[in-house]
Amino acid sequence: MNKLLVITGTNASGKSGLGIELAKKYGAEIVSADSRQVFEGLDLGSGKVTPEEMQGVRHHLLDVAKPNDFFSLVDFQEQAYAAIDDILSRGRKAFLVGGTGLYINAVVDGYQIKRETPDMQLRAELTAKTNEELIEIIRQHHPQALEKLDLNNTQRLERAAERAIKGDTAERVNQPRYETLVLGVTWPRAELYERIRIRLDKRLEEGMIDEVRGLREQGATDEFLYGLGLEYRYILMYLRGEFDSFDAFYNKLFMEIRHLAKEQMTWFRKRKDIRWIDMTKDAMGEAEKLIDEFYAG
RNA sequence: GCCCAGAUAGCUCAGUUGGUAGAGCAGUGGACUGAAAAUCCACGUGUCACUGGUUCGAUUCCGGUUCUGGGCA
Repeated sequence: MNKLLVITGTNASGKSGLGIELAKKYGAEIVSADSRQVFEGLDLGSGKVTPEEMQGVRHHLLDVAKPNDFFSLVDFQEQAYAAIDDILSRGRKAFLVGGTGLYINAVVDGYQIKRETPDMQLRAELTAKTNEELIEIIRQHHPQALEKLDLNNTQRLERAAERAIKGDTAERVNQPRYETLVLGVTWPRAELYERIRIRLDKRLEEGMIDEVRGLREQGATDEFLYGLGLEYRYILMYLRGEFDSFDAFYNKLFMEIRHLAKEQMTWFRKRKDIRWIDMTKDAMGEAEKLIDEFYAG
């Protein structure tokens, strides 16, 4: 089976930089696994690496969608598979690097997802319904689905109702496509939070607020930006004057980014195959040891 | 200096007609298979500022002290 190296971790963990260093050393190309960096123009706010930072290492799955586009897990999986297969067919190594847990799992575990063009008309209808109505729809079409559903989670109910109506009731069986080594980059929490703060300050200085202002001017809708969350959501709100002060905005955003890191850790803890790399120690050396072993085997 | 209002969980505050107290936020843990940076769930004991008094019993009532606001000089 073809081999795929995965490097994951929370935001501000330094995984991108480590990935680039390792890619240079092993002659690899990087496939990004980040749900926001797929969008063109979301640069500072998404923490996307700059062309200079890439140091000549080829990156895939960055800027493959435009603001306001609907980009989903299936799009990601399909394009990631294509990019990885292309890299491997050229005799190079592929490194999947990113912090979006669901995207990582979809590729590493090989989610089998029923492909179907999203029915936006149906989705709009479902969005207008209450949770109770959605539950009733699911009950009529596929009652078993209710067993593992969170009945308070409107987004999940909408998707479940959509699947139920479309008759997509099959159990999901994973089918991994690659042999993988998953590296997880880790920091003591206090140190990570400090890195997040420093990185936030740096990006604000570099013009992150102007980036959002520019996206709006170029037609990115407020709905789109709000739905992205974090930097885009709170800068949008700041620009609309919805915060009492810059400090209130800053503190809220900083807090929400910390929440993301926490949720990412929750996501990663579940993956028992992650080999953790302590970033306060010799991360490069540790990673190289594991990678050498992986590709030798 | 005098008057008034506060002093309760890390923060903002509610409350106990006297039987030692609870929300939001923070924090921590969790869920997640076509929005995932989204969306959702769970977890709240703290000298109720200090000190006397009244009382079977005070964080709650009364006095004093300290501190913080505001007002008057």
